[in-house]
Amino acid sequence: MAAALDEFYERGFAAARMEDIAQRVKLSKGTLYLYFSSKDDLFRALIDTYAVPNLEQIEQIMSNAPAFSMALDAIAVFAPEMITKTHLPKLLKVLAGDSHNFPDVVQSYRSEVIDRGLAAIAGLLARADSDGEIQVDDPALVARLVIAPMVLSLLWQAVFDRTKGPAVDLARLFQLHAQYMKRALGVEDA
Amino acid sequence: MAAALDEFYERGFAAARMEDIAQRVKLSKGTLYLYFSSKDDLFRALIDTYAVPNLEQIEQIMSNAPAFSMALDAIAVFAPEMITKTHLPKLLKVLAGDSHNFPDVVQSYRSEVIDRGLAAIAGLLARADSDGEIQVDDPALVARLVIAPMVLSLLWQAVFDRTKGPAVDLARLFQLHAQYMKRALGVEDA
DNA sequence: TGCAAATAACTGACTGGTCATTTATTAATA
DNA sequence: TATTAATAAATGACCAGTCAGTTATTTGCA
Repeated sequence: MAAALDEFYERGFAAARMEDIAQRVKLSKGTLYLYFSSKDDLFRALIDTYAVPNLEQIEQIMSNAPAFSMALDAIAVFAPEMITKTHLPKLLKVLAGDSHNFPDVVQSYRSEVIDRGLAAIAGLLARADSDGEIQVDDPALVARLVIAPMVLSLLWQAVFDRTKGPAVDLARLFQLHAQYMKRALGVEDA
Repeated sequence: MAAALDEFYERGFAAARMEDIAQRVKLSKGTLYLYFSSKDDLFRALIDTYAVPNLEQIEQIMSNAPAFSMALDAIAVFAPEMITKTHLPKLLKVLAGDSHNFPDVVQSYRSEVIDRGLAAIAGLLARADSDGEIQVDDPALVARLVIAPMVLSLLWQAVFDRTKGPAVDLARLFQLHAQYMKRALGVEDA
């Protein structure tokens, strides 16, 4: 399935060839059909497999953080890892690029991963607000501002990875983001 | 070309059919080939046509703003427009989705549109810093934080447009973003 | 103006190649 | 041997790109 993700990532769903995916794992095309009934099926299995773990990591961080500023710091640490070391950028690109061919997959990805992730962050924000740590009017909106640099970096990684141009220091970017969010939300020692 | 953009947006480059693109403008496939020598050619023409105007608008706003906080307010006004009313979300999706099939197009889009746009923002930030309006250590990084919510919203619009789920109040999102950035950067009346 | 050449714009059937998927054969293993 | 795993060889749908021929528009000229 990692082979399929790479192939879809590099060519897009329509242009990716089943034979090439099979070749990547030293199998023949026919064998691939013993495990996945169709190209569509493979695509769906792929998204299902890689989607859920991402969410769990975020929910972990959000639920373990004793204070919102801690959660921001935690994000600043794991975001660069996630962007440079995991399959997530590829997954995002594939999902986005072929979203219109798989409306049901996109719908479920949104409701089961994205919306839940945003809800986890919004929940933490609301809690921090009632604890008096920060001051937030609309947690749902702020949650989007929190994840925005992550989405930007994921997309950047997926699309501009191979292009020439100034590289970005992701660690500093997310440290800065955490710092700015704290200041904006009125965390004391920011 | 708008027809082609729609078709590529809805199906992806590989799956889009030249005949369908032609049909959208009530022409036959053959006629389309009188104007564009190939599917590739059409794609490239498309990106070229729609890419440049986007940049110009951003550079306008950045160069006309007398202070950084004004620029943020201006962004808060035009960003929702740009996201819901222009071709930009579609363009982003198409470009991202098929980026690996057109590395040269992506490279030039990056260097001629994205990097220049970021540089314009970074320049404004640096100026505001030396004017004493704000305090910025690394304008290039902060520029990314400034555009992050725009990228998030563009992608969201392009990918989740048709899905069911809570809608976002873009106007408020960007007002909030402007407010938070001002606070984070130390603008006085924020 | 009226009419014919000339040119421009357009059409849709056709070709060649490319895969997704299926079917027939062969190896491996218990 | 029987069952499972794997392969290799069809099959057929699909579509980019071509081109011989048609239709619409413009130009030249009486």
